[in-house]
Amino acid sequence: MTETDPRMHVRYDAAAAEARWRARWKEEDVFRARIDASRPKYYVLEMFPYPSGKIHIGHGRNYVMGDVIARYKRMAGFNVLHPFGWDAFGLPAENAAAERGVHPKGWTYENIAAMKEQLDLLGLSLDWSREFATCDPAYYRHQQRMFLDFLRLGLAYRKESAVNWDPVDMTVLANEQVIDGLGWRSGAPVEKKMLTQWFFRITAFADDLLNDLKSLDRWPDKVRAMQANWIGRSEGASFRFALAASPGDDETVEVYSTRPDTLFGASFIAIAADHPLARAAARTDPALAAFIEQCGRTATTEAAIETAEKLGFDTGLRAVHPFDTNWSLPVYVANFVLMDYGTGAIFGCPAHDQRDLEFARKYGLPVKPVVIPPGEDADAFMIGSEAYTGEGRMAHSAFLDGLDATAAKARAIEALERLGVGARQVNWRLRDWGVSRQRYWGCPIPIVHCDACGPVPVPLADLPVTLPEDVTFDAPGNPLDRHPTWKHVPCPSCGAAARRETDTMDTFVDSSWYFARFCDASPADRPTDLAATDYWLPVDQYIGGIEHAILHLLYARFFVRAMKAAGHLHISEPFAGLFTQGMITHETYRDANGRWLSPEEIEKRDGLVFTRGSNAPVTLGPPEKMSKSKKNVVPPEEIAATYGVDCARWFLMSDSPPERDSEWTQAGVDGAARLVQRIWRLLNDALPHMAEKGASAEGAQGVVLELRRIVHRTVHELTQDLEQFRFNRGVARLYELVNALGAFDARTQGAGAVLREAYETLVLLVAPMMPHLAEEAWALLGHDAMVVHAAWPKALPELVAQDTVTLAVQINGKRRDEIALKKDLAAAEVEAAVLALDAVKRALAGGRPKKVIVVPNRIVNLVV
RNA sequence: GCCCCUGUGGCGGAAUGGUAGACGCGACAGACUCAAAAUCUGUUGUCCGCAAGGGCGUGCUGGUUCGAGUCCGGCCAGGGGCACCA
Repeated sequence: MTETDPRMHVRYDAAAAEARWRARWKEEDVFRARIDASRPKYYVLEMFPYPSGKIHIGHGRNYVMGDVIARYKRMAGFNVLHPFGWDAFGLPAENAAAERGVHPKGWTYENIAAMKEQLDLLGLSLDWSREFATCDPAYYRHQQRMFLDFLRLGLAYRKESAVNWDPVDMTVLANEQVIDGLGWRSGAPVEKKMLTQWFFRITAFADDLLNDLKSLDRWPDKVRAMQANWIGRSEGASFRFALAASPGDDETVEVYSTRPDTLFGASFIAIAADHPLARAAARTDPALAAFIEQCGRTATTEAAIETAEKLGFDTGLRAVHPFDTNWSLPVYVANFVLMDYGTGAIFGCPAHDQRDLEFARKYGLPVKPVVIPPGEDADAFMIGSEAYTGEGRMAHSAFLDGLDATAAKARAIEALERLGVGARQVNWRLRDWGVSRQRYWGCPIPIVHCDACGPVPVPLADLPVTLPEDVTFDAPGNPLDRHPTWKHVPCPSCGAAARRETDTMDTFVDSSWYFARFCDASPADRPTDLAATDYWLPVDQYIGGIEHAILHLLYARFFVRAMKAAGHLHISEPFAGLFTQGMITHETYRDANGRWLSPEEIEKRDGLVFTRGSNAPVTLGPPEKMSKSKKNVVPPEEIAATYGVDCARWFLMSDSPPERDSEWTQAGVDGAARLVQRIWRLLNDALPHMAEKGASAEGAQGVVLELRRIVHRTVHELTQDLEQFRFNRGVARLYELVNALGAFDARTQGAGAVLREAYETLVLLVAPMMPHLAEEAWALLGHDAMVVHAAWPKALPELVAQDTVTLAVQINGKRRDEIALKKDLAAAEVEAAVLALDAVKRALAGGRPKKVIVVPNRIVNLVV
């Protein structure tokens, strides 16, 4: 070691510096947001977490991404709101209670405390003063009030609906608790059971929810497409077939179809297994009853039904064709028709629907083409194993013959209307939102059931209806339901003995309005402070996982509309910008016995993997989502204590496009750690050569000017990258700047002012991603005020613009040479310069090019 | 089955229809060192060639274009979503 090599002395102590700066941010309360009408606001929100226990560094990606945006926007002059809270009701707390005898409340709040401590290490610029958990009565009391508002507005109602019932545990199961049709604890076959439950009328806003997707131009197209499909608007007709004879009260069967134009190609009617007509027919037909029971047992997911064999059962009934009373069709019960959708009955047109075709072939039903592809003869056209779903002319269809599908559809609907048997109808796939859950750890539904008065709202003055704490989880079923006293209350209306509603709300309700409460979490008498929500909402940037693309986001969109109707908000769309980030994966390890091993339990030597400190071989698995069960998790506290959290933040932003999955690797962390030290070292080396703070960098020449250009170009490009969520590209730009600084000799004559500008700019640019290092460096550069209060640098356009450009020279589209020219040169001058090149002369061999394409400042292509 | 997304070096990935492989990781070589670590410098798609240079290259296959990783058609592979969407 020599005294003259300063690199030996400077080493950035991340762990110490980070703790110091976090303490100072906290002390000075710098992240507390306040309404300030004089500044543009910016509301950044990451989807709040369920407090399940501990977080790992994979969770950090989401929060760091939001934090980078929050810190950048703050420096760019925005008044930033960046709050945090807890989605604290839910099933895992009850599972923990049942398995380990801990109370859901205690378990939840302990988890919150542990996770908060871990999150703090990440150096997030959060305003903790607005924190709440959705299980706080101070939060859910307002949710109960809004439930009553919705009830008053007709947006909440009760109806019968099926649940998964475990006949052994005598309890309702969530979908995830049903495994292969069996209850997860009891193993008993799950039954369908009808219960009267509460629903939110989300379908009242179906049109709005679909149409307004167009306005969400800062949402991923993918998410908008998923929501549009989910809402599923279809246009068609609803109409009745008369029954030739009926086993029940119905004399007709009503079907819904989007293709009434193909009605002359109909060959059967199919009804759902739980259609009233099916039930009626089954009363006298035991075989049909058995078939219906069998249908009830098959899984109800779309994928399962779609791939399952299409089965039908002929009821023996006949339905009369509305356009030809001499024509009747068989009525089948089919396992692919759902009672929930449309009318629960369809007509099958095998020639033009693949599923109907397979059904018809199976049961020997006629296949009659009525849409003839262009160029085909109407009488000769036959359907083989593929239904024809394309365009064409109608044939064999009486008054529809010769029309195209659109015209035929309109004409068929007119005819149905004239006959008085049906009408045009818009149908939605979207169904109302069932919010009742037969669970303890959720927001109680504020209703009292009275034998005389029916369901009666709990008076506002009596809210919140709080959960009793003396509950047990040793028996199956809902602890609220079997609590000795809690549910017994007088009717608020007549005073007679009555019972509380013991269902609690779906936890998706809790997460449907928390972002509004964050605007001001203090009012005790109302859900929102309108002055605060008017200022802060909508959320400018919402960040979370793609798994919430449909339900959570759709429910929140419904909820703000309902809240608006109730006077609690003035907006209709909660999230102006949405970003869905990918997961963090990590490779997995298993020992010879197949036991999962954590990253700390293994070591790599010579390209092989062993358990740490031994020669026991380890099987290396592919990178998978970090999860406790596979032990491939990295705790944030470990990174914070060793490399410093800035290093982790940097790595999380650096490797992959943020919307894609990204693998956490030791090599990647090492690379990030090297950069942290490199910046620190370069800064320390350059410091003695820098000009004073505020020195003008104007008038630089030569290599110094070149460096300055790079600095300003980096500002320009990184700013764009951050605006567009291209963190990985921004990181690459910063590496380029650091590389340029590393290659620059700090002793260069007259470089002092540019050096200062360059390093100050670098520090400001890395600040959103590495906020602690930036503070430490900023202080070293002689600043008393913190970087969090500093302004984002501005690029000077004249330094961003290039005055010379390199054009590629192509001959017949192949690159043959390149040429450096002044920017924006006239095409003729460019052509002349290019024609003078040796490579071009050689290629032309004295001739003239047939064509010359000059793309300004880009490329010249000669066609010879 | 339906809807959506993604296929680029050894790896993660760059690239408004205009020089494919920026930047990082890894690897190799060198400098410094007694040695190592750290750091620095250089090389690194592939094939032919001493070199200059050239051929081939973005899952496959057609097409549009002066020019295609990028646009269009048809395949193949991987991933995600799904509540028979009538």
